[in-house]
Amino acid sequence: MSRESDHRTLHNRVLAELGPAIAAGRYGPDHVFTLDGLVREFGVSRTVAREAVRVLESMRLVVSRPRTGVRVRPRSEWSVFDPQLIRWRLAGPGRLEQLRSLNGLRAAVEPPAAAAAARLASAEERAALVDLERRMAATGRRGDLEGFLELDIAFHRRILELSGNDMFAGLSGVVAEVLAGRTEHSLMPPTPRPEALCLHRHVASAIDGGLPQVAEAAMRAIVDEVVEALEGGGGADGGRDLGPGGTDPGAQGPGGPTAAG
Amino acid sequence: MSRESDHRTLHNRVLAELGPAIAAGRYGPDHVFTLDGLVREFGVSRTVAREAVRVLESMRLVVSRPRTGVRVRPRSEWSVFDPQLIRWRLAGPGRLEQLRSLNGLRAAVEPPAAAAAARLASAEERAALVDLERRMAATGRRGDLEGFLELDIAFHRRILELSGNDMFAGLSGVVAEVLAGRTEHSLMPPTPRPEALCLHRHVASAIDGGLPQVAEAAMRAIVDEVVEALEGGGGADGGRDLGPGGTDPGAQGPGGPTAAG
DNA sequence: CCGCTTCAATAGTGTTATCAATAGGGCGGT
DNA sequence: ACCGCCCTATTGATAACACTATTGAAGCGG
Repeated sequence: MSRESDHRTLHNRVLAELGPAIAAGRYGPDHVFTLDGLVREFGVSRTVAREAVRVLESMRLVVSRPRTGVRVRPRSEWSVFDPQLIRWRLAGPGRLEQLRSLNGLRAAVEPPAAAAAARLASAEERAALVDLERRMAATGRRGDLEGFLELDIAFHRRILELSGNDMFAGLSGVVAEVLAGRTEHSLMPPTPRPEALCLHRHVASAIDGGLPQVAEAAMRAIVDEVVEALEGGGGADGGRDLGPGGTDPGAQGPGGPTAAG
Repeated sequence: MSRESDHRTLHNRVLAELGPAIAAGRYGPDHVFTLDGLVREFGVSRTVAREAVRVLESMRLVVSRPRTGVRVRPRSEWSVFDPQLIRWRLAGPGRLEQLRSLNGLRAAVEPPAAAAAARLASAEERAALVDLERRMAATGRRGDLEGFLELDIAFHRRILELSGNDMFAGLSGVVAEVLAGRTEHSLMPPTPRPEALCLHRHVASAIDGGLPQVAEAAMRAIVDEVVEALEGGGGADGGRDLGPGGTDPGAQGPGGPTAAG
């Protein structure tokens, strides 16, 4: 599912090892690499190593200075919105923490985005959104989780795009990553909850009807549900999937896999 | 004030020309550069040109492929959260549009961040925040705009940091950019409005008192005021392009420079 | 004994030359 | 008209070298 960054070029392959390692905190902060060390470790030319460092530098993961070498910066200075860095963190031990942060961001942004969409979307766009929601609900009820995920992502992305705010739209990739990550790690019930589907329909029809406040409230309900599932359900983490007492999908107590993003 | 990105290295100097040009839409989308073209145009070696391209590629401004060259991607695919790209856009003709987007983002994020800070901050952190606010207000009343700006930035940054959310904290640089950009372009009144100062005090004391909802509401009042000033007052823009029907900066109707975000 | 200056070792920075690999477009065949 | 092959433009990668900034320590003087 999650397409890893082009392993076609060599410097990207170096990045694919170095980036996650740094993002996971295996080196840091103030750990120092030397270019020659990277050259030897990865068996690549100096040029390639330098290109990789340039990219890491542009994400503010490292600084490169003469005589000093390539120094890892403290986490607080990283460009945490860089999609690549987000993916690296989602792939590593910081996954749960990263998911929490991202959901907090979603909770903040998506409701206002839905409100803005309700104000700005054109007639065709509203119709298309409603149609999208319908297909999503149908797919969900059919139990086609993969298809549902795809449409769910499309739904949220479309709303962010319709908000008319570049920055909101720029988060659509992040949202996709979160949603995909959730199903990928079995945090989803086998079939989306009817309540969640219902809320999505409310969002769609509120935007269709030009009701910003309703759209905002409905979207807030959706994202808050997810946040609660993640915060309350507790860090069922450790490794990759549900932790101690991984609840049987059938018996969903309070905090079981519940949301449908 | 706005520290330009290290012009120490050569590839950064290339970036400093190429990046803003692309961000401004001077080449766009599907425009194709050739590496040799860049080498000739900037008088640098192939290595340096490639490093610059690598960075642009990591921001998703371009894709580089054999035989094809370096192709500019459509704006919708850019990493709009990249701090460097934000600065480039703020420096160019898209400045007003960019400011609007960023303010929308602030309006979405800062209130929840304030709420979270009210829940999570430690006793010392609360005290420090209150103190910070006091100094800010004093500086503002004294009419020291530059000092006020600095403390205002520090105030908002601190709250984002105290939210306990990496992503929120990651926006502090962006917020700083917006606030700095505002005074830099004379969108600020000569002395901060008392109402704005009062709201800041409310935020600080609500966080200090552990009242998330109050903190959220007060912060919302602050950012909404700014948003209204920007949307309503229209771009009293010192830059190159006001939109069609750009209002005369002298005649500040409802929504002249008013806020103190 | 402390502090300033000087110097040299040590990285990254930048250049050039050269070869390999890829992919787009044209050419020819069917 | 369509398909597939080949040609070549352009990026990808390597190597070897000269340049430069930084820093830490030696040396000098107060």
